[in-house]
Amino acid sequence: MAEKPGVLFMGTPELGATILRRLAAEYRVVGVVTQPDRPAGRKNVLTPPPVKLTALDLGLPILQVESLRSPEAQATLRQFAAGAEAFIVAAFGMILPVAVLEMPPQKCLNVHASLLPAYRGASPVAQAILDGLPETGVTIMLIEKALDAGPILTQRQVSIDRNDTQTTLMDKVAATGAELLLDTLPGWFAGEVAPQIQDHNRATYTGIIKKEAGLINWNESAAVIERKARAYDPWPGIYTRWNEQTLKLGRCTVVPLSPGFNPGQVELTEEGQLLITTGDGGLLPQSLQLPGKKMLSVEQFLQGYRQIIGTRLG
RNA sequence: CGCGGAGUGGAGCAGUGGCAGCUCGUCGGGCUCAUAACCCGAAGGUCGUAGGUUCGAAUCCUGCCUCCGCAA
Repeated sequence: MAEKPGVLFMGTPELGATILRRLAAEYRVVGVVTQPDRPAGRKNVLTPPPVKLTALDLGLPILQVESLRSPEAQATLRQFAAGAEAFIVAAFGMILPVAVLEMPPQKCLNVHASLLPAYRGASPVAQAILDGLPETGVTIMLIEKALDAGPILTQRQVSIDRNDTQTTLMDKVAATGAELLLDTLPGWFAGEVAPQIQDHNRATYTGIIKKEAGLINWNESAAVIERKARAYDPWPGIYTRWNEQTLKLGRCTVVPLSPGFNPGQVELTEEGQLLITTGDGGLLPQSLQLPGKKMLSVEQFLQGYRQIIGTRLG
């Protein structure tokens, strides 16, 4: 292991933490760069990003930076990165200036959670679920100035299960991404991997998910709403209005329903399920949550809020 | 000190100064060819916790613990 090249890791959320852990098991990680601790949670407690926690656990040197734009920050990074042949970037959440891209002799490699050139950008995993794809994947690529547009080194597919949520799919993608990275690095360092230019004409883009994306439009089809429930887990979730409150829905099931009127109408089925009419098909939520309350199964929810039957949501 | 909601029999909720209640479940019995249906009955709660106010506290005040929504 000692003869393997040193690398610098840059990342922030869970995806980065998973890959860092696997990477550190086989390579000498000279340092970990991540974003600063940020106020988070109910009391705005200063919270370290997952990658930092992993780095601490592994006893690796940590550099937390707000930005890498300034010459001072770049000088600090250059010193911190001493001994690194390559930078490995996974969900760092920050655009790397050209000056940084030019630092490592063996370049900056990025682990991206899609089969590029599809789904460049911030939310590739959620978008793949929203689009109802049977599979997505991971790409190891070289970082260039343009976002997620660099040459591809290797790719690997990840199948999307019907029950996959963003959380579960992200776990799979992270695991596959870590494997692919470890399978790719030896060849890369040996100069045996030829970067392939992306077909930019086929590029698609994904943006940052906004809170409002989770607001249910009952005129949409039940299938689309069900996919949103999985894509927007754990955040922002899907929600509607009932009784002048926000009502969150958990996982859902879709059932055929003759063309409906009154989208948003709530009925009780013979099986004790809540059937909500949509623009196309019926939606059976498996669990519901009111503000300040826990997520409850439909059965439990109905014990306390039976009056929801017959009302109209949204 | 970011804003806010909630902790009540096994589960979900109501009750906001004076006998602790509803729906569901559980147990026993009945009805029925039969049932997750229906009828009758029963068990099960020191009302999160520690103090305070009061003739009297689930209810008002204070501290603490736990859970959750919003914002970030």
